[in-house]
Amino acid sequence: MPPTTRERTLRAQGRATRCRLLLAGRKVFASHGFHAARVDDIAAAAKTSHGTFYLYFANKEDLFRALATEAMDEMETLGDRLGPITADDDGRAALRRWVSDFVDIYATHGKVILAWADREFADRDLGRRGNESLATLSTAIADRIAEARGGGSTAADGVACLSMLERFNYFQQSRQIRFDRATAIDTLTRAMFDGFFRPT
Amino acid sequence: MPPTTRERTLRAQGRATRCRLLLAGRKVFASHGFHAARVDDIAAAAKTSHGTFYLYFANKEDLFRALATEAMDEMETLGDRLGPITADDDGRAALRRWVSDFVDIYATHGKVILAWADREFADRDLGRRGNESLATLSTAIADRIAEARGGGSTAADGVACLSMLERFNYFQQSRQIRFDRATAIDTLTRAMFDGFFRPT
Amino acid sequence: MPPTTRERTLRAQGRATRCRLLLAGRKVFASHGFHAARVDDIAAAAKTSHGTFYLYFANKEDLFRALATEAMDEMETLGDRLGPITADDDGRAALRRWVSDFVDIYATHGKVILAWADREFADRDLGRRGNESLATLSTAIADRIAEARGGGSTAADGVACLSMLERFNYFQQSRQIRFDRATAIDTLTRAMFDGFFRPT
Amino acid sequence: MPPTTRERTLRAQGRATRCRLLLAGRKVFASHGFHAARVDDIAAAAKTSHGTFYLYFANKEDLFRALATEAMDEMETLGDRLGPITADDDGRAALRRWVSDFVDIYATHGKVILAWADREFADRDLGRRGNESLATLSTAIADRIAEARGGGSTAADGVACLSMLERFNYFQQSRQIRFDRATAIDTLTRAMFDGFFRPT
DNA sequence: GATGAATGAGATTTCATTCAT
DNA sequence: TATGAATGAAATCTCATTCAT
Repeated sequence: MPPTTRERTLRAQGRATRCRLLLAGRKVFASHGFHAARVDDIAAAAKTSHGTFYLYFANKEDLFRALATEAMDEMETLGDRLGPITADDDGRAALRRWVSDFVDIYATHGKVILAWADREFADRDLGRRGNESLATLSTAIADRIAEARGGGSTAADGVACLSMLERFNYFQQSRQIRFDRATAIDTLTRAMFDGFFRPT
Repeated sequence: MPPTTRERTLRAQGRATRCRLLLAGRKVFASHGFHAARVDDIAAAAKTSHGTFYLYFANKEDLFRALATEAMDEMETLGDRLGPITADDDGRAALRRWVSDFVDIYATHGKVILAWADREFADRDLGRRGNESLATLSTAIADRIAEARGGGSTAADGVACLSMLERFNYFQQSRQIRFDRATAIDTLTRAMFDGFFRPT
Repeated sequence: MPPTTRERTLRAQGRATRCRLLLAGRKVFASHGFHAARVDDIAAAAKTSHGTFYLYFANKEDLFRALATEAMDEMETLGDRLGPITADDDGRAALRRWVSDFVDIYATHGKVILAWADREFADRDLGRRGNESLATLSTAIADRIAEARGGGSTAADGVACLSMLERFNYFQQSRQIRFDRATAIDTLTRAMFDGFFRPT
Repeated sequence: MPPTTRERTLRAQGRATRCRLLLAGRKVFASHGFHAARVDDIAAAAKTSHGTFYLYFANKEDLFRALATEAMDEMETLGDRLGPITADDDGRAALRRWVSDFVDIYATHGKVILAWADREFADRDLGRRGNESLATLSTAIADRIAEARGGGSTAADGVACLSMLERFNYFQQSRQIRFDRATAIDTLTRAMFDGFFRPT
């Protein structure tokens, strides 16, 4: 049995190839989804060969897991970065900066998270991890909402808010809608602020 | 000229089988997505053989198209059903009823619409139709928002609002979150009302 | 087990249907060959249904056998009809009449004989019968050649002569060449006469 | 973009495999015809797997096309090789050599050309190319006939002559007749000479 | 390290044939 | 007698993965 990545020490060239494969994987999973993405496509996108892929990843799922983990880590950091949102213009400005971060991170990792839909039934572990990731982020949002609005706020608000962010960015990424960046950020910020953070 | 569906005259039994296949397709596409759904799965779920499947549909895509069209039709009717939302309790109640309708329709057809993500690259026509469907619904929402809030409302608001509804219901359907029906409807109604329909 | 044709006594309607199927079979086998011809095609061409076919023939091969037998019978009669060919104008005229008969019979049955190519490996019995048929006809020709030309004539001459007739007519039928009837008959008559029947 | 033949760079081993597949294809198409030939048969005959087959050819038709093209090229060269046939013994000898070439080439490629009958409806391009091929050869023959016999010779003579050659060799190949090589060549040469090239 | 070659499990699709109405 | 419904064996083709160079 040939040694997989983990066990090998990679030199510079090797690291470069692995990196190209990760980038390629992100691109291909993003545009095709997990099932439709063929190892061949990924290898081609990384300008390397079929066989080389298996030098760096045990299988297609292994690469996916690496990308998904990376994506989830990034997503979770977003929760930490969301500070208290006050009901005034400062709060609104802080929220806007955070939404802007969300948009950037989604642009890079969002589609991988999506490709999940395919996976979640096949790989329970990854699915659980994904749910935790989602929960972590939505809980962070829910906490800030509770803080800002006082009573009457629930976990469901966090999820609803995150839903809006996620799907709006998805539609944007998949070119089903094409608003310019500023409009997108403004719209989401306002809707979040009015809909969740402003006390009734 | 193969003996496919189109030209055949169906008797009662035939119509029943076709119907079972449609139901089964909805179920299987919903839980597996388009790519992972095997024709055999669908046939089995319809308690018939795969050979029979091809008596009623030219291929997997053909069945999918039928389901997607049905789903889009339903979704589009939602736009028509959304009347003016006033800023008072009546408006809030009307909105709640509409959200409740959305939840019901999504429970039946939502996942098929999702399974689209896989498809949209393969079948341009269906993709276009899907975008139109999305646009129709989000425009209907945007119009009501403009009506209620006056100036400063944009198409992007319609999309943001629809995004929240769609994804929240998706998470709910896929069991990634499990709020009870009333909580879900209340949360969405409030967030929509405060976030989009209540004048600032 | 349902009773096949043989055992059933057919009334007028039944005989008509069977006849339509035979005609349709000839047409479809001719244009598609045995393998590519689908029972559905034949049934459709006979303006009847799928299931009806099996009321009159045990299977696809059964129908083919019926047609092939008919074709072989016809072909064999051609041998009997070829009288002595003298070296003069009377012989030439007699030959021309016979060639003309050949062309007519080939127009009706030739393609079925061809569809054989597909079959001959699958159905040894039919293949043998076909070879006999071929041998009967080529021998009849060879005999007349020997008669006309005296010594130095062989069985191979009969085959060569039949080959020319068969393939020329095939090309004509399949529209790969399109000479008018008179030209075709004249050319074949002359070539047969000069090439086989005229003493050196 | 599937990893089909076209874009791949073949090494020695790959070229050898491709070659084995071509040979195997010739054999299997020859004995079964296009429709009845299964890809598995061809792969087995080439001592490889069907998966490998698709590494070198897009599908069964692709392989067939390659073989047919090769066959047509060979057949067309025969036209060029037929020099003037004089009415004397030299002409007869030259003709005999050419017939001998025809027999050899037919032994290798003839059956593939036949397997065409199945195809010609499915692949119009190949069909057209085949007709051209047929026309090229029969025209070359017709030209030599005109040269030798003066007036009164037509295109139909070329076709009749080619018909005889083709079908006689076919019967021989398919073991429906079994004359020895010399007899076959002698018979065909004499019939061609007397029937087409000798002035009346 | 890299890559072409090979494999075979599994998915789709066709169609001859049987069955029930 | 006629015909729609159902079936499953068999064929095509794809692609993740292993292997040899």
